[in-house]
Amino acid sequence: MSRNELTLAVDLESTVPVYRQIADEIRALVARGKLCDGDELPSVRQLGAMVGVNQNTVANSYRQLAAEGLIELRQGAGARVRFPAHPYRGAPAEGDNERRLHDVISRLVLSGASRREVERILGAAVERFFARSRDDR
Amino acid sequence: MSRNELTLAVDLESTVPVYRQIADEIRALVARGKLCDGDELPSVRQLGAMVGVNQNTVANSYRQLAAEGLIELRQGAGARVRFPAHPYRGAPAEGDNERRLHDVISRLVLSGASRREVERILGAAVERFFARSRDDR
DNA sequence: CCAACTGTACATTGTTTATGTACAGTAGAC
DNA sequence: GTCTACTGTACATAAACAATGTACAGTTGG
Repeated sequence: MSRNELTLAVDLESTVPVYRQIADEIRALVARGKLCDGDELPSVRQLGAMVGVNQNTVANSYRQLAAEGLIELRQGAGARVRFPAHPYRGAPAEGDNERRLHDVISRLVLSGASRREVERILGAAVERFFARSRDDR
Repeated sequence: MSRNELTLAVDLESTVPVYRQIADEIRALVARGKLCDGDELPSVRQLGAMVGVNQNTVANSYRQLAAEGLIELRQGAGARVRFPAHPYRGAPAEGDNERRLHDVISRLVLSGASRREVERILGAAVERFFARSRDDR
């Protein structure tokens, strides 16, 4: 995937801060293999212009991803992906996954979903995630 | 479940604001059937003291849950659960479910999980969620 | 009525998020 | 080499958010 093709779905109205949404989107692209080791990322200004936010907001996202070990930042020369074959130092808190999953499940159940339906919905999400993986580029 | 038995797992160090953690925990308790229609919630002061935060922080959580239609607030007389048989108006960002699921999956994949393993981990989370449901009170 | 409880409103504080501007490093053209 | 045009970065500012303390207002049972 060329650096200029990548499009990110960012919701400026969301309660999730934009800089975290950007980091999440890029992390997902790497996880799907859409962004591979050595790939150049758009400059903070380019991506900021695409999304409609300041360069420093994007820079903040990049810093977070760099802290996770997912990308490498080089002042003066862009940012590039560092994965795989580089230790993934993990996102914020590892134990948060269970909490976040249970939160999603709670909302589904309260919306009327049965256990069967919850399992189907989660399965479909996994399906969609991997359907967008590297194979179908 | 008596109003005094309920214990909430709140992490004061988390990046997730406390008032949202409290709302999430109570939402999960309702989803599990541990809190049922008509059940009284602890007072904002009681629960605040348990968790170690100000009453207004809890009040904020209660307001969020009330906005979802999950509880009813009565000034002067406590707060009570309103579910089921009341329309669940959903949490603020309802459409975020897919985004949040994909974010969890991304992190799992980057940590080295295969699709099989992702499916197993999500299945286990569902299993644990329903294992704590109303039946085993 | 009154005392002890309930949720709520409001001003204040500290933190977080996003911005604008200026700085510093790199790479290619010439 | 040295421009020039790009890169990420540092810092000060402003706005939004989260949590607090205090005071207020409604309810309930004595």
